[in-house]
Amino acid sequence: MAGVSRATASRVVNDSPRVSPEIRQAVQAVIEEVGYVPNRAARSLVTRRSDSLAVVIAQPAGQVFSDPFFPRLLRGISSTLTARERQLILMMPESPEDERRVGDYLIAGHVDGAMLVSLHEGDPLPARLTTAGVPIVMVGRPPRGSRVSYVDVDNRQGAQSAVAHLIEGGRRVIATITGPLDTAPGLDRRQGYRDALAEGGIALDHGLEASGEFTRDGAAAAMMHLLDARPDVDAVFAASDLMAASALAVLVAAGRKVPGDVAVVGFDDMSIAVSTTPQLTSVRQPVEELGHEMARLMLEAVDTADSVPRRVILATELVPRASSAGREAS
Amino acid sequence: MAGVSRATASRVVNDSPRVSPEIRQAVQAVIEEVGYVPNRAARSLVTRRSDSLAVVIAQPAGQVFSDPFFPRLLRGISSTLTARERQLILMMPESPEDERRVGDYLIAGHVDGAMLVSLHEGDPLPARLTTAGVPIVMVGRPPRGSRVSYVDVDNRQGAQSAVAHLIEGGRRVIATITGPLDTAPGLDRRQGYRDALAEGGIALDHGLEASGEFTRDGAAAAMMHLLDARPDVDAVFAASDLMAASALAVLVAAGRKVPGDVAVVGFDDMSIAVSTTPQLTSVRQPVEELGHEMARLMLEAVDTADSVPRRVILATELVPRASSAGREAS
DNA sequence: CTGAAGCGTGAGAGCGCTCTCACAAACTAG
DNA sequence: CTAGTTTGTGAGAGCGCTCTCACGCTTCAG
Repeated sequence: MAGVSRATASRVVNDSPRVSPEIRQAVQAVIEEVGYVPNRAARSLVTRRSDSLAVVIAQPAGQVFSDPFFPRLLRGISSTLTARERQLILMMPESPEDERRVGDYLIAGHVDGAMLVSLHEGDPLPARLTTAGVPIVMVGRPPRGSRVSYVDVDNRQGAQSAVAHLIEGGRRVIATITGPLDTAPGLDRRQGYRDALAEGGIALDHGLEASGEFTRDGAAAAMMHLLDARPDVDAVFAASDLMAASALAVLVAAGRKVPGDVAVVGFDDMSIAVSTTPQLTSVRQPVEELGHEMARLMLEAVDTADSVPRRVILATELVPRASSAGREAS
Repeated sequence: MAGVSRATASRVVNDSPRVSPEIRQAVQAVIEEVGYVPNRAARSLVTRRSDSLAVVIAQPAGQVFSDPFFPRLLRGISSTLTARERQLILMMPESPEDERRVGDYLIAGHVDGAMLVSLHEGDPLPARLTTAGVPIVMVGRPPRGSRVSYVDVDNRQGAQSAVAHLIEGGRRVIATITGPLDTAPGLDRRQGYRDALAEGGIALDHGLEASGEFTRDGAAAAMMHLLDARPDVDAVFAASDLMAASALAVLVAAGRKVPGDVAVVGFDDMSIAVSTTPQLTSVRQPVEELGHEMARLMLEAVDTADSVPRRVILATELVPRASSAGREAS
């Protein structure tokens, strides 16, 4: 229609520099006029790229679903991908068999890369994909020794700032309810707790560390145990808001005033943090940002075809609320 | 490799009946052996179908993100789509401009159909897509008069059962904190409240209806207003758990015992319902099922190329908890 | 003035698949 | 035994695009 060959039209569509300005403009005018949109399938067929990236969300328990982490992460990923004109293909395997099929699918070359979210420990998927040459990016620190790109929040620093905040508030007998210690966040957040104590000149007391397994019931049991073993406790740092809320309920039931007698701090800053009384001080994660970074790393890996693993660690932010008001303030 | 033509190999791959059993087996053996996987792009190019369906989640405020509704819905959609070997393409426009681009994309024929979630009132997208011949399925009752397929939960019946439960528990002065009355759930849930009163032989009293706008603050204001205007209120049905939790906090702050003096019931059965004290009675929605049905309707529309709008209404389930224990029980 | 180099363009192949059509072989009916 | 029908298979076109290569034109050094 513009009086040029298909080759030249293609050059215009793909922003090739080898087109004279007049012709480019003429072609673009026609494109605008007829509402031409390139056919993805045909393009993929010849370029051997799909321009689509998979996001795999493997849900271990389903319990982790209690917070809008995934929507926010997806939103972050989506916005970056959209800006670069890439498709987001979502896959949510529900069984080991599903997951095997997802692996087959990804290896079959239907996508240019895969972003892996919330895999179980020891999942074979990352290794399978890497071996097959499919670029991957994960979220959350992977097991030691795996050479993969990932993004994560600085769990250690986040926990450290939370506990430092408690110390600043005049607390001295600070307990922690940890997550499972075979997970990176569980470990890192405990380490942050220990860091803060060390910096604050408070001796570490293993009797003040109890595992809550990231569950409501686990945290309740841990809190009861702590109250029993260390009735002089004056602050609790829980490795998640869910656990903090549960601990808070136990404290109140035991007749402790919060934050008067005991201060409580959580982690994640999920919605539950503002639905307790008093509202929970917590550590906020930049979830959308996490998604942006995942997508950014992914595109980088795909576009440059370089497979050097990279990692991006994002800082957290302490959000002080009533549950940890300082001694002076109460 | 199997000594047959490409045409015959294609027949085997696509389960055409016109292949002799021996040849079929021979071809399948080779497929297995070499791990052959059809190239989607090439197939799409000739079939003119992409075998992928879009899910568009347009987030009006972002506030609705406070609950894992989307992950659960996506999971439902995903599982049905996966079982039918279709791709799920997720699109999350963040601005009106994004949304226009999403529309362009969908109309360009890159997908076989689109599932629309959480659009703002009066969004032009459904009409645009329908006009362009792109099959769509929505979730939640669309504005009157629109001829689109959709799935929804039975908000009216859900609310009705919640309020009937309050009446059964011996409550007589039952207030409601409604959602925005320009939305279908807001209207339907209020209607269910009225239905239950009528059935229970309790006169409707507009003074007992207050709007909470589906927000924490709105509900708090509404509850305070209700307490002020009708101090004899002995039960509150809130059109969402968030609002119920907020109302509960206001009631407790005002010195009312829950459920002793006032019973509270919410809607949605989101995680906040079990994190309040006492825990909230609520109306549970079958969210995954909603996703399944959306995907099912979508595939039906695509595969049969019939454009008769269909709707699927799913029943809800009342989940009784402490906040609405009957008078006798307390 | 000549030949090499650079630039913008077109011709044409081919990406991997499905699908129509033709055809031979195997039936069936009269 | 013939003619018609059914059945399984292959030949070959073509889906819409990109990309290589060749070509003619301009520019510029020698």
